[in-house]
Amino acid sequence: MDDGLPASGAQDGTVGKALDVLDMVASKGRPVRFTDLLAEGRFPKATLYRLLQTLTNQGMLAFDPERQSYAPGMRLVRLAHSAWRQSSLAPIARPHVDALAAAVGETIHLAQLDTGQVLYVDKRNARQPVEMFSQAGKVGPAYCTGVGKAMLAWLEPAELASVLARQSFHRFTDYTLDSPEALMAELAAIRARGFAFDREEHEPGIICVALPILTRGERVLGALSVTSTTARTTLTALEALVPRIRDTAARIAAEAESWRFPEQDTKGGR
Amino acid sequence: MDDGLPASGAQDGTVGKALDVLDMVASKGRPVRFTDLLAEGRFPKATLYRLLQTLTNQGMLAFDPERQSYAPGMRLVRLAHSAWRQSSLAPIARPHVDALAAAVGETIHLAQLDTGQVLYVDKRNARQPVEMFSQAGKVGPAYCTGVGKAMLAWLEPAELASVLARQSFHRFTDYTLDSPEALMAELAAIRARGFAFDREEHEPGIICVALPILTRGERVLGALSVTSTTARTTLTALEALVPRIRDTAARIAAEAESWRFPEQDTKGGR
DNA sequence: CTTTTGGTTCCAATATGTGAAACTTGGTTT
DNA sequence: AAACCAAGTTTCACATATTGGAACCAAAAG
Repeated sequence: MDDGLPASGAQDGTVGKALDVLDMVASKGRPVRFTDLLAEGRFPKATLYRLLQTLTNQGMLAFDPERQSYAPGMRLVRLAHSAWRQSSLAPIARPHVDALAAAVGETIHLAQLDTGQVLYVDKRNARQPVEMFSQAGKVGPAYCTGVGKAMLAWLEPAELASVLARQSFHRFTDYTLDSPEALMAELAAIRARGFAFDREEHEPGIICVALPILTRGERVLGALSVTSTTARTTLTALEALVPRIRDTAARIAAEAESWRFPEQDTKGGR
Repeated sequence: MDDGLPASGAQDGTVGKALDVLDMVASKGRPVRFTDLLAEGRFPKATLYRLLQTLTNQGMLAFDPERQSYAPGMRLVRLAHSAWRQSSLAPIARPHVDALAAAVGETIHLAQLDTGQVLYVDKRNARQPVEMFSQAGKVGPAYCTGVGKAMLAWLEPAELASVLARQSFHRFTDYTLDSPEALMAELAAIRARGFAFDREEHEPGIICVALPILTRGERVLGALSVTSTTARTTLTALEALVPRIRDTAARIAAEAESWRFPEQDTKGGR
């Protein structure tokens, strides 16, 4: 529930501001009144008002006249459907994730990195039917989740630095790595080892193994994790699953590459 | 696969144009190159170029430098997650839909009306695991689906007129109602009967029963349908499920109302 | 009845967005 | 190679949309 997104950064033009407002509305997890947004102090009254109006009659926001409040609009859901299908790994990965889920019988997460945060794009629950969208689209911290660390570990130094700067290093549990230095050391270990653990760093009792999904050129596409609880299993037991997960990750990567770059073999560099 | 969204309508300011571009990119189901968009003729070169840049570095679009193409960006997925949780019926309806799915063992759809189109916000497959997001967020025609007609039938005249104007009346099958008049007659019948059928109007072999989800004041919140095939069942058999579906719809409506308007009883009118 | 709170509209100043045309860039053709 | 495209990028004078302080209005509170 703790969030704290550290502002978006540069804002280009009116469009940038409008999207900023959209984020403001979305990030409060509930319908917001005009005043709530105004109180944020990011925009003057009239400006905010106009932006809200524009977004509303574009369907990006929904205005509830009874409660006089704004909420993210359904047009976003429509657009996101396209985004998910086209830009995420999920559609490509699905069959492989299914197979993995069937094989290991534990909760699987498929994630990508977005703006320095972990974005879950697909999920399989242990036994019960999939939890849909309510899980896909969710974001989480990168520095204290298995998938997050797995991706960070293979980032290029420049990219890593920029991502690192965005981490809040909030101490969720006693095991949370709460400094860039601690994280850097951990990332080196992960890179050496080839996979990441989550040792109850985000939620007490929750542990996982995670592997990055890498292109042949070692560019990070996403990450895959198997999650369980300390009550049910141990890190050592989870580690036994690594080969299976690695295989799945490799298949996904291969397919993603051949799907996005139909032919490209003779070309050398990145 | 046939689509044909009849343009968005009024475009307010730069933001409107930017969102238009976003739609253009999203509506092609694949990565698009600059020229493809330019060919659409909606915007002059330089303008389109700038809009694309803005959207891209806002994360609303993703640019693939290798293929030189644009696709909807992951920021949309993040935003849509909020939208789905806050503005859709799905989170409220979930337990009820689950129960219904367990009871009837057929495919269930939960839909809402958006811009004159049916927007599926949740789905349960008959037995096999849910088909995820690839279904939630999908849009379909209103005039030839069970959920669509169920919602249209309870719309206020003014609203109905505006929705009607947006229908393409494409003839998907021999049974598709392909004129406003035919549809109006059908809607009257549906209103009288209390529920809607889909008699293979959208896809051959696919039939369903659908009921609207209405507030106490008969305002349309969404619709719920049970779908099957002519091979497996008949309309008459589906009709037997109506009481069960009606009950589910009522529960969802009740919860939606009490959730969105915590207390409000003495107030008279709409 | 006055005041406050929350929301909407005005309007002149100006920052922003516009788009025709000129310019690169990288790949073809002659 | 030189000449030629086509696709993508940048420029720049001009127009327009955006800005935000302040005035305004409505409904609730005092």
